[in-house]
Formats: sequence, structure tokens, C-alpha cells
Amino acid sequence: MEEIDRRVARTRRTLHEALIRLIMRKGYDTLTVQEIIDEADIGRATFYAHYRSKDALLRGGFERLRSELKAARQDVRHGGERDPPLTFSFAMFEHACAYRDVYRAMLGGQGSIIAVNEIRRVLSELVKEELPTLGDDDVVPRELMLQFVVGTFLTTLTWCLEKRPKLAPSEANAIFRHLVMQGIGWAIVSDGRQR
Amino acid sequence: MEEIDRRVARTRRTLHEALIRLIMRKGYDTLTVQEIIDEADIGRATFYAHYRSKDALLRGGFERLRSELKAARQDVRHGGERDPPLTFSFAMFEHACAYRDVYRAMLGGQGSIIAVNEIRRVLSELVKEELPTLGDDDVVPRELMLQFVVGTFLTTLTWCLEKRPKLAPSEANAIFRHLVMQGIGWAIVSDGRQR
DNA sequence: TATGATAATGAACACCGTGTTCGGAACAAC
DNA sequence: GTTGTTCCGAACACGGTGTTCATTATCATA
Repeated sequence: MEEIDRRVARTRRTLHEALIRLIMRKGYDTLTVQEIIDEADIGRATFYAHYRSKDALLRGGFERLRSELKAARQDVRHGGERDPPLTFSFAMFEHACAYRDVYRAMLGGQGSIIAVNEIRRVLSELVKEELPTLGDDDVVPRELMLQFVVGTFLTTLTWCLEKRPKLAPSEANAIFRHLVMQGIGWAIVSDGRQR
Repeated sequence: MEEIDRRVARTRRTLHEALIRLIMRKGYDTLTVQEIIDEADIGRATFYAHYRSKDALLRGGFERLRSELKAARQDVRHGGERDPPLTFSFAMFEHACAYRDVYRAMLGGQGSIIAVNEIRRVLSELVKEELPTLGDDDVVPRELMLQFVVGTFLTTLTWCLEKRPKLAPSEANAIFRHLVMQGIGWAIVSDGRQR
């Protein structure tokens, strides 16, 4: 009754692997269904029997990411570490470090808006669950806070991948938390008003 | 000697106007060269004589934006107002308010990565010129600060367009500056550690 | 206003990727 | 083994792309 036919599992796995390989090789945007099925050596009809488009294939690949991140966060929770809100970020930086090439291909240069949006969606979901632990404010609405956190995370991650490939996840995380919690106000007051 | 043949000016203007109209009507991504030349009532060959693709046409449209923003900033400078760094933001919020529908179509929902990247490019250029007035820091590198400012601006702008269409530019600007300069650290310390 | 230069036109074209169909081969599960 | 599902591959119509070329319309200028 469940879908555990080895053939469908094999086909989908083959397609995802081919997709990852191609993304690393030449980015996602210019990718074509034709190339994917050639790389995977899968019949055209078969592809469309499983996914409606290449975007659908990519989205499918993010299921794993979501569950991994949720699991990682659970671990941190039970570990009882010192972890204010934003428990997601460290796990995410580690994940991005492990799959560095894929992330770089998806976020940098000719990256895809579909990929970025998908990551954004996953992150928003995670952060949303942590938001209630935060205080409220008169200036910045809650929903914007959520977008701000996610946006700043992606900014930091993208910057790390492009400019500091060898930065450790913990260091990246420290920078990220610094930005989210203090902004860059210190830089403005630190040297006074000029001119 | 200069390119001021009325015919080419007319053609390009017509194309840009048609593009704006179509973007407002159905977003940019699914747009097709065919639709653009139909809407503009311009010959196919003529289009390709001026622009290599629809992306090139869009990019061309951002020239005006850049000069308008630079001019606006100059005005603020000479006005001698109280204007710490980030003088670009208010002018930009006003511009976005004036062309609300276009910005919403480009940034929200089915917006285009090309448009967002183009806006990002223009903003980065502007902010970069203001950065030297900022202090330095051991934690956050200068280049990341730039990306952080631009990213936070876009986050705020997108949020305004989608959720608070009637917000005045000055109010949006206040929220933006608050986020950039103080982050959301106050929300975390304000209610202490829970659990 | 006449003239040479340049731009616009529209039809035709080859090319490529898409998404669908179908009969037959390969495979899984019972 | 039998039955039901999945995979295959070739073929197809469709639509968008980017280019070409001869013809027509418009421009700048004198």
C-alpha cells in the first residue's frame, strides 16, 4: 500500500543524484529537463511520470533538508546547551558546510530563485517556531522580525560560501548572531558624526 | 553623432512601457518576448535589433532608477539634514512608494531574480559609497556589512509592499534603520532567558 | 524639399526544449 | 508463474527563440 516499489525509489534517487551533479557543474537556472534525463539515463516519459517539471524535482529534494534540520534542532534542544532563540542557525551552517558545493551552486552567481525561495521557506518555518520565545516591540512587527532573521541568515551564508569558504560553522554562526542581535549600530556611533 | 534618432528613442520607450505594463499585469518570470512585442506592437526583428533578450530590456530600464537615486541622495546631502550614513534609504522608499505596483510585481510573489539582483546591484553601489563613513569592527567584515544593509533594506521593502501597502516612506525608513542599527537583540534580552 | 542614410517591418526559417502518447519490454509482488 | 505496475524509447504537436532579408517608412541634413 505504501510506495516502496524499488523501481520508483531507484528512479527518483537517480534523478536527484543527477540533478545535484548538474547543479554543481553548471548551476540550476540554465538546466534543462533534457540534460537531467540524459545525465540520469532515464526515459523522458519516466521523468514526467514522477515530476511535473524540473522545479518539482528540486522541491522534492528539499524534503530531506527539512527533516535533517528539524532533527538537528531537536538534538540541540535535548543537549541542553546554552542556546537562546535561533537554535536553527548552527545546524544549518553545519549542513551548508557539509554540502558546500551544492549550496554555493544554488545561492551564488547564477543560482536559482526557486532554490533560494525553497530554502527561505524551510527556514521561515523553523524560525517561526522559535519566535514565540522572543519579546514583542512597538517598532518592528513580529512578521518582519521573522523575515529579518531569515534574510540575515541567508546573507551571511551566501557571503561565507563566496568569500570565506573555509570559515568554520561556529565562526559563521557567531557573526550571524552578532548581526541579528546588534545590527551595525556600533559602527555608526563608534566614530561619531563626521563632516 | 550621438544616438538621438527619434525612431530608436521611440522604439525603446515603447518597449519599456509595454514591459512595465506586462510586469504589473502578470509578473516578469513567465513573460515572453513574444508577449512584449505584441503588447508594444513592435516588430520581432526590431526588438532584437535593440536588445539581446528580455533580461537585457529589463536591465536597461534600471538605468533611470540609478540616476534618480543618485540625484535624490545628492539633494539630501546638500540639504544638510541630519542624515547619518544610509542616506539612500529614504529616497529609495519614496521611489518604491511612487512606483508601488511595479515594485510589488518585481519583488513579491512570482517576482524575478533578475529584477531583485538588479536592484541589489544598484543599491550595493550606492551603499558602498557611504560605507567609508562607517567604523570598522573585528567581528563583521566590511563587505558583509554592505550585504547586510542591502539585504535588510530589501527585506523591509518587500514586507512593506506585501503587508503594509499604506505605510509612509518615512515610517518604513524608521523601521529599516532600527533593524540595521540595533538588530533584534532587545527582543531577546527584554524577557530574559526562559525555560 | 530633395536625398542619402538609417531604422522599422513582417514574413519566413531552423532550432531547441516541452510535455504527452502509446505499445512493448522489464520488473516487483503475490 | 501470473498479475499488475513501472520503465522505456520513439514519435508527436506545440510554442518560444533568435536570425535572415527584401521592402517600406522615417530621419537628419543641406
